[in-house]
Amino acid sequence: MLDKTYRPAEVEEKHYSAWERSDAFACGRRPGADPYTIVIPPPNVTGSLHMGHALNNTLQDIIIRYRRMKGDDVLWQPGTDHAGIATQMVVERQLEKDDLTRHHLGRDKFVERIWKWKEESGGAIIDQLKRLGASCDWSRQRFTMDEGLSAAVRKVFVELYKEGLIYRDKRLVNWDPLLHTAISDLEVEQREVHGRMWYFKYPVEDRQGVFITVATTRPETMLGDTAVAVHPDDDRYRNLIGGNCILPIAGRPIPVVADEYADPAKGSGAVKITPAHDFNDFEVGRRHDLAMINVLDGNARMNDNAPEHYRGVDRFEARDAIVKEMESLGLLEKAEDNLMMVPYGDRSGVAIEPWLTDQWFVDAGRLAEPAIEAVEKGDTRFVPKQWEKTYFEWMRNIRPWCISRQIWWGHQIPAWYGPDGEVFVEMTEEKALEAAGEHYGKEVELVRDADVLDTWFSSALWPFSTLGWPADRPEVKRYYPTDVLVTGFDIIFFWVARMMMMGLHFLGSAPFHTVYIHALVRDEKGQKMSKSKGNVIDPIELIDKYGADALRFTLTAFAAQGRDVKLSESRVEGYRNFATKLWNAARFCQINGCQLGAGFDPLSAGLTVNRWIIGKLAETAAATAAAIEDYRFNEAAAALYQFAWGTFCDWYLEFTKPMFQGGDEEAAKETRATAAWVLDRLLHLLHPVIPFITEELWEQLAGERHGPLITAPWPELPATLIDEAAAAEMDWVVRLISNVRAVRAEMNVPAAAKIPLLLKDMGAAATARMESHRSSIVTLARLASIEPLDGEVPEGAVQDVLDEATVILPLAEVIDLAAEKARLEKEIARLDGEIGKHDSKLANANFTAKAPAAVVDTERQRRADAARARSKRSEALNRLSAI
RNA sequence: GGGCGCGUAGCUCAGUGGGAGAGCACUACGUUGACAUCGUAGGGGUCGCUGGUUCAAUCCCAGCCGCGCCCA
Repeated sequence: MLDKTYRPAEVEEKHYSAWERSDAFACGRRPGADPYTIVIPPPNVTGSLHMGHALNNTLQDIIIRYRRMKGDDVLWQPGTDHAGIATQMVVERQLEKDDLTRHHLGRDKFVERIWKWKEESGGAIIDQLKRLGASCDWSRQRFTMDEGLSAAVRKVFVELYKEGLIYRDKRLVNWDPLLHTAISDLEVEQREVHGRMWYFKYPVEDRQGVFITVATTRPETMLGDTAVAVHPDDDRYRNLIGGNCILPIAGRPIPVVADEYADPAKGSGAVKITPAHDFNDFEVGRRHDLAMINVLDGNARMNDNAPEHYRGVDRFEARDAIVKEMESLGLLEKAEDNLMMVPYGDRSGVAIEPWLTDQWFVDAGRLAEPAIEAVEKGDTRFVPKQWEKTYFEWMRNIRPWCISRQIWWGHQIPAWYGPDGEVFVEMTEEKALEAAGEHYGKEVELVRDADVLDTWFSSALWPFSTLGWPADRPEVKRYYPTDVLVTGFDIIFFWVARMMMMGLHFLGSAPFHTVYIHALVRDEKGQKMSKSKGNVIDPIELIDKYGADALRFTLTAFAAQGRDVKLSESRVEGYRNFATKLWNAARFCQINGCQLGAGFDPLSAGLTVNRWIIGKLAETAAATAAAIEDYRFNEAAAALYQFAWGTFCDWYLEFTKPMFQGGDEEAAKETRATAAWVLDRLLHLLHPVIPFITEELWEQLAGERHGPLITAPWPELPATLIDEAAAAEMDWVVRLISNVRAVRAEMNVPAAAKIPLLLKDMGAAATARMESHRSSIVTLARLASIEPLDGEVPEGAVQDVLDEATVILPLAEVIDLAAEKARLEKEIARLDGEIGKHDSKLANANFTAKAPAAVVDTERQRRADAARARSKRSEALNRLSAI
């Protein structure tokens, strides 16, 4: 016998390990079936599960469990990425405690240490995904630094290099002066900062007392200025173009150039140009062939290109000192407060320095072309579609992707340099030596490039590297392209775009036919969850408290397309209640001996109430399947919730009560079988969303059955199970009962009081319905009796209307005359309003002429219904007034 | 500045060119042998504003107001 409440903590672990043991998650068990594949967006190996992961993986798990039940050969490919900078930082922080840096250990020892950390404490998030119920094929778990995946990285790098799609170049990159590495544009966040704008006067060469004023927010870079730019149409400066001014402090002459980058309306209209320290200036420098003078070192301190008294000074100290020096030279015109955007490293949190270094780049522009085309042609579609715009926008304006990182943890770049700096890019050192031998005509020593690749470079290969590519593995053929990628919009650029490029280039087809972009999870006030705000809700805590199913159902119910999920604990509590409700419905069935028989045929059910619930179930199954296949997860959740609670529990089980207690054994028998069967199918339908409780109930109600629910087939419930006549009949019963209940509540009839019910002017169908559902109506409406009435309505009776019939409750003793009159008058007023609306519509000749006939008919029908109901109430009111 | 999106019940949000919905919250009643993590009933909204298209607009179009996000 089931307990009174469901206690998730006691069963979740049991079922999860049973699923794992039974290989239920493993792919390849159905060789003849269609493959269905999802690759997990690999979480950082350093990460822990946050709400975004919980939502992301719940949705993937729903799809995967659904496809598995549908009979597909399902592969949900899991794993983690090595998170280069983040992971290196974790271990560096450990070293810090012993006052050590990675340089004390040396590269090999340091990397060894990271591997050790990874083995011991990395990947905690995998266990958390298991708590959530994720049914990944863990036997295939991969890590971006695995040998196979590393081989894929090397192959891709070498091939792209040989095709000219990867190159080495000296360019400005986003330099993180704390982490001492370049980072990609996407790892830089722009922050609004209250800074200052200084106006400096640069003396014009050979023109005593003439100055050109430039405005800057970064005085420390002036030592690297190599020009002053003015707009070509700016009359104020036209006569200076082509001449020089003297860069103060440095005392160097620099040209005044005409360039449209200078905005005449901004500041003085003249702008200093520092090509080695600003992305815009870099472009100006290219156009005018200006010198690039780098004045900062890797720590963002002034270097030897600066005058001696600045060398080694930190950039911010140098800024103050330069402002002071300019002021003492009388060259500071003014300074004002300035609100501006400053780039910060998303990992280090320090201001990023545009810095001129040698780096490796991917020619993303060329790789993007087929990736754009694939989406244009519809080979890959975004759901919701609007995200395609975001994708196109970024892809069409894509910039070279800087892929080298000056850190130690990651895939070391397979490039070797000869004594003269000649580069050899090969899969292995042996191959590089070979190539070098050929090049130089003799054996030489090579030095390997010390840099590693951006983590996203390896993640971009994830949809095929995890399947074994470039090795000749059958899995690549069977499971690539994958089916759908489920992810958040914030990752479109990082990941989706790059996977598209690499998949198309190396395997010739897009890595997935659908990209489902889900919402961001926010807190209940709509704020993004973040540690610094302290509004983070830990999914594991919620699972501990309410169960994984409650969390999953909550996230699913709120996962509407195109809107963020605002999560609060009370919502999870609400869906925990849903689990309890389901549990108790099962308990009721169990108590009443509803045992699933082996050969129950839903088409053979004879009782209307059973035919009705079977039809409702079939509708729910169809709606749920359609919603999941369409990625409308909230609609799937709503359909299931509505059926389970609103139809099955609230009505069907209530209908069964008098039948289980009454005398008709034949009817009770069919109803027991039906209830058991409907509950059983409902557990199937709910399983993808709430796998734990459904598996537990399935086990407890097992009877003769074998095997877990997770691998049971999705119920095929054809539309022939939907009996419209039964639905109409039960709808009448439900409306009658609701009618009586409403009147009772309004008339303050005590809940325990059993009252008689009379029905007047019923048609034949209604009479038959009344007879056949007598016991249900009597029980659920708490009646003493129910009879048709031929004669006069008794004095002091309360009346209501149900289609053609008058519903009469003779409540002479309990009735409050005034209250009843008021109730009727209110109803009449409401109906008058309704009739008026219909009349004015129908009086409009344009409406009757132009609207479809069916719409006009409905309008007439509604008018007639309202008029009939009004006249019945008006009669009742007259009768009451006569007392 | 460019792009995307959102304003519907107290809250969180579905939804649709033809009678405004759900969950939660609220109010009243209720120890009905599955369930108080429950049941029954109820109140509550000119669907942001202004125009336009249409026989008909919460829905389509334009403008405006307010809010959010992304990119410069």
